[in-house]
Amino acid sequence: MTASRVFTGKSPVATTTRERVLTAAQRLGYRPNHLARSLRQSQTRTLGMVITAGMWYAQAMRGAEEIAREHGYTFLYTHPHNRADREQERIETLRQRRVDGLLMMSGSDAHEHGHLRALHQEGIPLVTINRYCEDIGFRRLFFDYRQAACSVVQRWLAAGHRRVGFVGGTPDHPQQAVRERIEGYRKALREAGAWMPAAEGFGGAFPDDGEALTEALLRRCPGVTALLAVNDYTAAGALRTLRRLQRRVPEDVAVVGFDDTPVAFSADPPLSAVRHSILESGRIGCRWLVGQIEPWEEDERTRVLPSVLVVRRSCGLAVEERGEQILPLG
Amino acid sequence: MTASRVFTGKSPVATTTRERVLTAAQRLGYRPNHLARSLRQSQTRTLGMVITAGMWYAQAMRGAEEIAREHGYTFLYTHPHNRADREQERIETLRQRRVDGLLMMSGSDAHEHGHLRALHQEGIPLVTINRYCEDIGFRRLFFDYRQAACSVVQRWLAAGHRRVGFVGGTPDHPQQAVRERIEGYRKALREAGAWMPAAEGFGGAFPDDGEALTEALLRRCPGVTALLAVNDYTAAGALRTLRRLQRRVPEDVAVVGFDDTPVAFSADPPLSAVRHSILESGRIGCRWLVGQIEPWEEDERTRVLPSVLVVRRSCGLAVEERGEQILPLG
DNA sequence: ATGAAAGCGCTAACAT
DNA sequence: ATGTTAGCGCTTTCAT
Repeated sequence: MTASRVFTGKSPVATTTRERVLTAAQRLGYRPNHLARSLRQSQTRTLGMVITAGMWYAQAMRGAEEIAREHGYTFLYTHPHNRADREQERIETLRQRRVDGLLMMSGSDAHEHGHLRALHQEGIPLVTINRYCEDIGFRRLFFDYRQAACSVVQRWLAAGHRRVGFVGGTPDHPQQAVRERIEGYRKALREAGAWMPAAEGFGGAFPDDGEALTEALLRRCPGVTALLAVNDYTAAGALRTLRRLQRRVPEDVAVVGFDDTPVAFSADPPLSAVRHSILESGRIGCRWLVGQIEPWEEDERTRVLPSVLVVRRSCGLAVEERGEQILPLG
Repeated sequence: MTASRVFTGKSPVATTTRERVLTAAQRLGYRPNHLARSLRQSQTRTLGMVITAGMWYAQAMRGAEEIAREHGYTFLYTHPHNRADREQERIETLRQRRVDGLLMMSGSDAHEHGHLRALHQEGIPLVTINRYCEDIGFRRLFFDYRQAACSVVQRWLAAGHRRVGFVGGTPDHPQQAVRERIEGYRKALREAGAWMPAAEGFGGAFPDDGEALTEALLRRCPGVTALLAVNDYTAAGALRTLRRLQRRVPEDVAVVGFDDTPVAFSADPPLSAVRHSILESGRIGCRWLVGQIEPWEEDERTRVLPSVLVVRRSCGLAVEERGEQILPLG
């Protein structure tokens, strides 16, 4: 039937015919079968999303899905897996369903990328978010943890702080996200000059860790007046210790966390924290994916998304007493 | 070709033939086309997931996807929408892709359910999680907020508390989740007897609200020795006020939050909180869905999932000093 | 502007 | 145990 023409709207159809078709469709409860269309066109307008469903990436999922919908795409979802072969299986499921492309977002601790290289070489459009592999050819998005940590410390130095500490994580942590935060901190110190020794407390990254690490750090380096934590949880632990030691925040010790989870605005005092462009990463990632499937001029292949500092009471950099203030971390 | 038999494995194939087929497939880089199979069988082994990507439901997504994978199903994901007609559109997209069933999980503030009734009447397998609509016929999962709130208060009463308060939310809040928590609190007081007057502070449900509401409540009812909050954020705000007023937690005032987000274990002192069976809801929801598609005996249609109390320092019910302890809220 | 024919890749049913 | 035929619902191409 040339009812197809009516629904695709590509070729011209007489108005009267169109109406006849539409009313008939209505009456019969007709619904276009996307499967048949996909089979014929070998184009499914379906994308694969391999992403950890969790607090962290939820915003990215939303962003990606929103952009996909705008372009007429829908996502097939699967959870990632640490072991590359298991992940491979899941991707295979998606490929049997003939996804047009793949958006992958795993923790920054993924180390095997061989199967991604294979995917790319087979010509599958592929975009990764926060995946630390070399430039194999597919498009990648990153968050600028290093720059963010560095900028926060620099702001403190500019505000007159002379001893800035870091708590949580370890320099050899499996997650690059953690390592970069430490590197950024150290970079700022290095650039400040030799007069500024590091004051580091490494270990876990949960509130109890933050509590213990901060206590030990302050014993070793009593002169610390500002403390950057590897994440909000660690920072919340630091706040506990500071309170117990009767150090005021931010007057005696300023504190900044990382990630700006709900922990930050719930803390006492409200915790200033570095916030990343998570929603944006999903949007851009999906846009890039669509751009690889449909004709598009853009050829950018790697992008590092900026983070900002959400200033609340804890950091001693606030302009206003209440509320939040966003500072760029260029 | 009867290569199909090799891959489906249903009918018997000679071992030599199987091997010939498999090696040929290997050589040609053959990958079964799930679309064609779906088209032929009019069964896609694909399910629709309409769910808010966010901290709250992430665990449910994981649970659902895990069960789906075990049964050979994959999820198409779409974000829900408050307006029923917009949501309808998104569901229509999924239906054109011929999903075998639909798992829906929205906030408890969805009020229009007409399109769900239509779906069910068309025979679409459908399971909702946390959606407060009457029993139309499809399967529904709920969390037992009312019972949980009631049980926490009862435990306090049993422990000797004589004035238990509630902060956050309003009795006419659009989210039934909020209303149920308040109802549970009131139920416990009612059952305790007339000697136990309510001590309620209603309003918002963020840390700043918790802070203000708690201060006002303690002024009105100074005798309150235990405080249940509508969620963790509000509870965190309550902790701020209690500290400022120099009331010790839990010695002077015990506090319990709701939802057991990371805010709870990050608080000072660590916040005891009601935790719901989110992961389990996703698993059961998906299992039910599959059960409607494939032959299954089970005919349970509505289930209320239990919550537990995660006991940390803040609530005065702890047996051990450190760590977490799980108490059932039957 | 419309219709007819063929085929996307698979599987159910029926031969052999 | 294997091959043959037909058709799932659509779009592409070619004819009218």
